[in-house]
Amino acid sequence: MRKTKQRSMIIEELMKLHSHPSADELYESVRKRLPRISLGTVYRNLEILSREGIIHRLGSGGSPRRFDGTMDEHSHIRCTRCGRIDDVPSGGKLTECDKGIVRGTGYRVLERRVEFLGLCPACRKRGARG
Amino acid sequence: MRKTKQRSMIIEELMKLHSHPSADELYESVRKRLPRISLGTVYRNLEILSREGIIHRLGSGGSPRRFDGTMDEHSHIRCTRCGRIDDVPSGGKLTECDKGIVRGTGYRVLERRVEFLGLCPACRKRGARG
DNA sequence: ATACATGCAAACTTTTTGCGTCCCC
DNA sequence: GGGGACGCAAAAAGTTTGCATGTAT
Repeated sequence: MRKTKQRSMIIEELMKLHSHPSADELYESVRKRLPRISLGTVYRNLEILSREGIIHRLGSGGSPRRFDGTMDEHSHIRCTRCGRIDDVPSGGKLTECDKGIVRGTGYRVLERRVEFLGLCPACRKRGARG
Repeated sequence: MRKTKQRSMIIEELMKLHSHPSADELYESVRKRLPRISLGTVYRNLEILSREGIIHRLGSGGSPRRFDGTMDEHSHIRCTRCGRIDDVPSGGKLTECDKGIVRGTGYRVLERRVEFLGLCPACRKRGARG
């Protein structure tokens, strides 16, 4: 991965901003210091950087949003390679430990969602890389 | 909320499908039994049903995807009303309990992500509704 | 009867991509 | 010098919305 002015600036701004910005918000922010940067470059870099584990992309991976017909208490497990999503029992109930973690945020916490990430059986068989 | 053929069918198919389908996949599935249903209706209903707590929308709430510049172990807490996202310390490490939960899925689990949902301080002040 | 829901299509938003040029290694 | 990265702009993908009509209550 090559070190460019744009890439460095994107990382720098994202580290500085604690607002968990969207691609577009980050673009506007970087643009103040690098007016000729393009939105495409921001997207391309966010993609690369999250693939390399340098930044986090929030929310469940795949592009189209997904839905789940049951409100049973359960978590999800998602394959980082192929995007497959499965159910895992348990997860939603707030433990005493969670309450401790969350205390001090000022939020009224109603729910906890857990998502596990990893490789699904099929992708495991296909080896660690590609 | 009125009970219509389309709405019932959407719920029914979503309950039956365990693939956590996207809106479009669900549309294709429902269309086999209700050929004249429109994609717009599917979207409208998914919106209503998840707002009413009948189904779950996976992934972090807001429409544009958000990013986080740090890979430190931490969780997120999101306001279900205004969409604000804050950091919460701790969260990512896989506990023994998690390992138990995940055993049997066949996945190689690399990471755990936790997202708390609730009302942020500002929204709490503005009351439970509106 | 009437308010809510639908179908259709257009508009909008967000993300990806092709292409020619640039510049980091 | 060469291959990855960039800017630009167009296209694709996903979602929302206005409007006329249909229908559950």
